[in-house]
Amino acid sequence: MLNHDLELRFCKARRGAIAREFSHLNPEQQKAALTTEGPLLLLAGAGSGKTTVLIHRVANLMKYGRGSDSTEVPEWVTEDDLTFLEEYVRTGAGDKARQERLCALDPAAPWTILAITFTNKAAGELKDRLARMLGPAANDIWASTFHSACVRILRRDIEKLGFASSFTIYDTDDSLRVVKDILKDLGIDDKQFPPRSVLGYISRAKDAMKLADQYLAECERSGDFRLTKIAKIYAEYQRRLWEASALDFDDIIFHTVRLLQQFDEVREFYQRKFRYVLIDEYQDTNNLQYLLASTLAGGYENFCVVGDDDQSIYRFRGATIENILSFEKQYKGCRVIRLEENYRSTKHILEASNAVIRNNQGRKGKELWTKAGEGDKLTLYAAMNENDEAQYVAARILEGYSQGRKWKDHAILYRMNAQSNQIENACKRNGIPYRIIGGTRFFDRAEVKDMVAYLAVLNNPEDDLRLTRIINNPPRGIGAKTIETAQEIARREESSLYAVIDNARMYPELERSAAKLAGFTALMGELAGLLDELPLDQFYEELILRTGYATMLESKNTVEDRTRLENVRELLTSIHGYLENAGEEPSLAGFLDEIALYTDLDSHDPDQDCVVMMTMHSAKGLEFPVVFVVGAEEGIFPGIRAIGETEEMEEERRLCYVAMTRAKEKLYLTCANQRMLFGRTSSNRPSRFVEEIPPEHLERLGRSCLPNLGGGEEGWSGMPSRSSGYGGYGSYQRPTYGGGRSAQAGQGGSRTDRDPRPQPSYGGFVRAMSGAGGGATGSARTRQPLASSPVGAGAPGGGGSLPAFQKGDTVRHKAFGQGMVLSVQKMGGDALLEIAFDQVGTKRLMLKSAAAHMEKL
DNA sequence: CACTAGGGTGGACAT
DNA sequence: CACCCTAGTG
Repeated sequence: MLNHDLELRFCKARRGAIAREFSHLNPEQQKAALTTEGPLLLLAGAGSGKTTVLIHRVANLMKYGRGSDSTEVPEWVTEDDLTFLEEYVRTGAGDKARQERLCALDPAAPWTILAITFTNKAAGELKDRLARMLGPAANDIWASTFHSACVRILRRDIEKLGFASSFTIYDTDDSLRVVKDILKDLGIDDKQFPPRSVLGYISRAKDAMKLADQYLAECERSGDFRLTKIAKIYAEYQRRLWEASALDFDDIIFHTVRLLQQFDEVREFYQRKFRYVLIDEYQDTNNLQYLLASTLAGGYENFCVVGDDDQSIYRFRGATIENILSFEKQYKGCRVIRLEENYRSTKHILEASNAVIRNNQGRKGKELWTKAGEGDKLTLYAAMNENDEAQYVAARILEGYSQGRKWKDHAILYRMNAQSNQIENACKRNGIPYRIIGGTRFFDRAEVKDMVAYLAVLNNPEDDLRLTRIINNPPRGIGAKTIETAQEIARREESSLYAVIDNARMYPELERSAAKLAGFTALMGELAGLLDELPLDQFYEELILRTGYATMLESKNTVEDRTRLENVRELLTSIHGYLENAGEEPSLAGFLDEIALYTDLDSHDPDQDCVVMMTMHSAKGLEFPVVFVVGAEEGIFPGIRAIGETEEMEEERRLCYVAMTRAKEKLYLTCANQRMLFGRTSSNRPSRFVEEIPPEHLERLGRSCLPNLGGGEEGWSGMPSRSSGYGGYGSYQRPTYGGGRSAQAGQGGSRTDRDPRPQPSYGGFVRAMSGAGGGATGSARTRQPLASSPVGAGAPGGGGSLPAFQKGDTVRHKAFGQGMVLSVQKMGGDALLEIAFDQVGTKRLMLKSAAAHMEKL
């Protein structure tokens, strides 16, 4: 028992002793790790070691509980203990076990800690790092995304809200489909009410916690015709989801919040359970997510949020900066800690980024600083067109590679997925191994969605949407008319579509198709039987066969259908991945949950040596030594929609800030004088963001500013520029599902569009890449450069020996005719040839790709 | 009534 | 490029 003064001294010493364990952190980081009680706002700038802090904070909670942040002193503490601890703080010497015993005050059990992130990948990373630091106990920490945490809560208790606990999750495409169907059924013009925008209204209504009828009432009161119509669509949308036992992404959180608000026992259960609640990327939360988090934290109010207002880039999704800007108001007396030292980037990069973001109003205001050196200036390359731009990026990567960098040290960031195509082609041409993250996801492919739809209907027969997707796919002679009549009956009888077609003979209207419908339900019944008997993977193989899906694809036997079949089979890999990772009892429902919430980014495997291409949005939270930000033009970035809209513009600027601060050592920005996108050519000025970078940090380069070097009018583009279509979100192939949270699982299977087999390669790296990990689980979207096949032909032996072309050689090219080699310039494992053709003028070609079409005379 | 082929059109960012 | 709608045939 100590007196008051001694108690104070004890607390100080206890904190000091604990702090010793975190002495490798800077003072602010330490403070963040040691502040455990009450609401805490952690403003963490880009690259300020935020994740490290989070991990140490959790470690502290589990080891010392409230020890570092409490004025409470256990009764059994003696003066001798105090002396010991003060001595320990001074010297770090002494009985470690005694120190730990003295410092610990209610250590937190792992399952009382809830840490929420935005992506599965971030959650997985958090778990991995915690497991490394804390051992297996870390597995019991609830580290997950908003959505998976909610699904977990809902599966337990959603029946209280009237939903079946086997509910289905609809993705954005599914939601869109439902809205389109509604517009059609209600005879509403989809030009006046674009489905996407309607979904936006619905989403915002849910974010404001408004149920359909309430929203409708409000809209009617306002007298706004348009809004009233939208509200009616919302009501119908919700009705259909209800009928189908389906939840969309917003519902997952919306219903969880409702559940917690309406049922005291559920809320109290979780409020008692979670002693500590942490939210990462707080600037990206919307109102619902805020409500959810603050409700869950409502028991102990040990609510720690981490974020950076300058990195808020999901306003379009309902994220509100207000959440972070007003956290202090909502939690009176909350503590605020700022992390402003950047450990990631060089001075040039950091100061340029600061200069850009400084143009935004309405920020909390912070300046990152670094002890790092100046580094290289940023480079702006003004290209002639998108091909020139892509070629420039490829050339810089080859240069970097030849100077000893890894491919994976390079990242290419763009505003829209559609921009990836030209860059992709340039990588193919130059033999650069690359990987595209995002874009058309594996689970978005039609054939994969079809198979998932079968599984979904088996899991939940009320899922009308998925049912209509597969009922006549493969064709079974059940047409639109039959489905429509059956749907009318279902509505009339207030039963599900499946129930109607299952009893088709009872309805005279369906008499003609009854036999066909019975055939379908017999198939489904048979499959449902198999599902009980077989393990999931074997069942799936049966599914492919018995539905006739495989036969359908095989019979057509076109290239596309072969790839489709591959994709259908590839889903089996995902199932295996799930079976291996699913802890307790794997189930169809569990598998469907996991893939519904799975994103492409989650499969990004940093160990694979590939250049990474992705949108700036996807890049958040990642870092790379060399970063290319392409398409830095007015109208592209900032996008056309943002020009003239202050708020939108600020969001674009924050996006720019995020993109720039991904770079550790070298940052390139590129723009093109002319660009073809979606088949149209446009001419844009360089982005205003580039102009906001002070000249002392920026070096400007550009062919358009230099004398005409090559002579060729089209810049460097030796390749016919329309060879493979522009728009499009990437014709792409076989990504796979890496399986759950183990980001380190061996990922390998890399394939090309045309040929699913591993291709012969000219350099060791591609082979190494495709062979890594046995290709068992496969990586999301690894591609081998297509160039490998032509080069294989052109370079006998396939090794490093390049076909020999020298300055002065006369050559004949299949497309360009006869010409003379003007120069040969080595670049990475390739070389750039400058050739003066008799007919078409001077062209620059990459040796490896040109070799296949060219012979020496 | 089911199915296929052909033409027109409209496209961010993502859980 | 992927979608939706239309026209025409089995």
